[in-house]
Amino acid sequence: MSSDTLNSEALSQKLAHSGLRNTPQREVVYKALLTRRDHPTADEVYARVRTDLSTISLATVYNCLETLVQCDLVRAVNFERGPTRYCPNLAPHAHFHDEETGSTFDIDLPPDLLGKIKDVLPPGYDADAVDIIFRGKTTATR
Amino acid sequence: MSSDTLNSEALSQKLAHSGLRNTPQREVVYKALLTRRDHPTADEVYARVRTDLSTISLATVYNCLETLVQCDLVRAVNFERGPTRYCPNLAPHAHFHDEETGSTFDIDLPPDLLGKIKDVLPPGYDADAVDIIFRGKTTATR
DNA sequence: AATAAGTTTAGAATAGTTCTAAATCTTACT
DNA sequence: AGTAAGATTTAGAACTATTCTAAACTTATT
Ligand SMILES: [Mn+2]
Ligand SMILES: [Mn+2]
Ligand SMILES: [Zn+2]
Ligand SMILES: [Zn+2]
Repeated sequence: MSSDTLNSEALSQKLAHSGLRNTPQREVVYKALLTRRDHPTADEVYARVRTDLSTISLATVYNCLETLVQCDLVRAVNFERGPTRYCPNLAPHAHFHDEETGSTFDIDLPPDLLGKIKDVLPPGYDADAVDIIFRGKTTATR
Repeated sequence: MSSDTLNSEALSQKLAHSGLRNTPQREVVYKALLTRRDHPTADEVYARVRTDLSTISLATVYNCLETLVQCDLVRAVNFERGPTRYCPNLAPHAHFHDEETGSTFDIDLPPDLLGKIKDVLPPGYDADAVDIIFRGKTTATR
């Protein structure tokens, strides 16, 4: 069984769990995110999926992305003014934004650190999620 | 000497340091941020300063906020799609966003924690700043 | 006072996103 | 298979937040 089929089944299952159908549009949008995990904008996703499904509309790309976010298959990322970016990495991770190139990288977070971070919250603050964004530059040795 | 005068002088100094002048518009905008530290949007700042300076324009509010950010007197905060919010708290702090009420609170960060967080960065990643956003709800006991 | 530079202003323009309503597709039922 | 109901897609209009433009105003310098 191909990896495409696996993703497709996982997608169908998650959609079904929310009472939604799988569609060619939802598939190509999700596949676009999985193929290049560079946190593309809706416009960038639109440009990429048009290769596979030339008739898809930008509105549909927005609809599909929103659907994937609702199904917890994708995270919407906003760390600066400008278009929302989309990330299919569901593991706990931070984002590193390179201010020089504009690119964004995933940084894995050790499980214990999230606990330590949540410990700074005074009583009465109950956090469901923590977003961590580093800003800076990356150097050659990486 | 009043606290207003103090803020005003600090503002003038910081502006001068960047080769900029102080103006009534820049003063009221900065004062609005200091007076209610609830991370207002440009529109909200505009509504508040109109009491003091009824002739100010929205474009000027945007200009002044941008100027204050450039002078490192104010931080622009973006953690979700929607208007940029502004924060005059220069101490290292995280933001807690209450998803139910929409309000945002400052959470002080112990100095050592920032170090621990930056330690997760692999070699080659050089972070100037770290933004931390908690999302959740606040309860009565706070 | 004249000039230059910095600042403010109203309104036009732009970017990103959401809305609307019609068309198309899928599913369930006869 | 034929039909109705519901879900989804689509193009384009509408909307929101922000930036741009160019003229008016203010302040500092000669
Ligand atoms: Mn950037
Ligand atoms: Mn919110
Ligand atoms: Zn990511
Ligand atoms: Zn703050």
